[in-house]
Amino acid sequence: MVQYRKTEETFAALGDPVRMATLERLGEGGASISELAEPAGMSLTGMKKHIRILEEANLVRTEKRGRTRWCEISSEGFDEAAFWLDEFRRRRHKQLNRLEEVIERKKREKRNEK
Amino acid sequence: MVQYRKTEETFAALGDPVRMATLERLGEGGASISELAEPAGMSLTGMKKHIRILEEANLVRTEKRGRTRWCEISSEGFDEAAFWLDEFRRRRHKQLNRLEEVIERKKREKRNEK
DNA sequence: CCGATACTGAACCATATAGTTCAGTATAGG
DNA sequence: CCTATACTGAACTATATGGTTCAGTATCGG
Repeated sequence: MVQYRKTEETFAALGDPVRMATLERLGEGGASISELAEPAGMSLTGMKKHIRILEEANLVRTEKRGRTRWCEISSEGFDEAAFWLDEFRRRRHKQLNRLEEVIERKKREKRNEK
Repeated sequence: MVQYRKTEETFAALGDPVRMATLERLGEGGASISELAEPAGMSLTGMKKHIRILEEANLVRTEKRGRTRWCEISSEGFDEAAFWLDEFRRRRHKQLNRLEEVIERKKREKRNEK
């Protein structure tokens, strides 16, 4: 599954403290690489790498404006990740309900045996 | 935030192909370590490590039954991750609406100037 | 045009991660 | 009790990751 591979990449991108904090910051509004690097106590180059990863995970969208690169949240990645989680939880609940039914049936059968 | 650190760990646990596949498998029902290791083409020890990571992320719960360790899905981690994503998306939509309002106001002001 | 600013890419380094093998330990079954 | 099974832990290896510095390139402001 192509979609599957993508979601895994998105989760991996989310699973880092610097990137998660950066996303929270970008949630407040767009920013340049320098503006993101400074509060993270990190070099420009370092932050650039994180942004690249977030971009490939569709969590951030960027564009060059003059000599600064403008970064902002992209919903896509968030939507994909949320979708996968919701699907998983939905399937699980269905599974659990089916299990419960089976148990109920067994109980009824046991009663009838007596 | 303690909760925050936890969620990041959960995303990191999800962000691996073997672990994601293992979760999908466990979604079908519980399994032993060997049963999980085999289809992943991996040693017992290797799978054990993944299970440990999934366990610490509250995505899997395990218990020892005789000489086999039984693994099954734990909803907690999934719930936490989904909660964080939903919160983030909710905040973002609110932010976008506020932005839209500001733009609308500017437009009105411009019209009044003419 | 000049200097400062903002990024970019390459090269490098240290540590973390994903996997292995090997040598146990504990339980299941005869 | 004996053997096979199922796991566990320690030690090790190779590669990926997160960070750096340094040497560009491109744009901004005067």
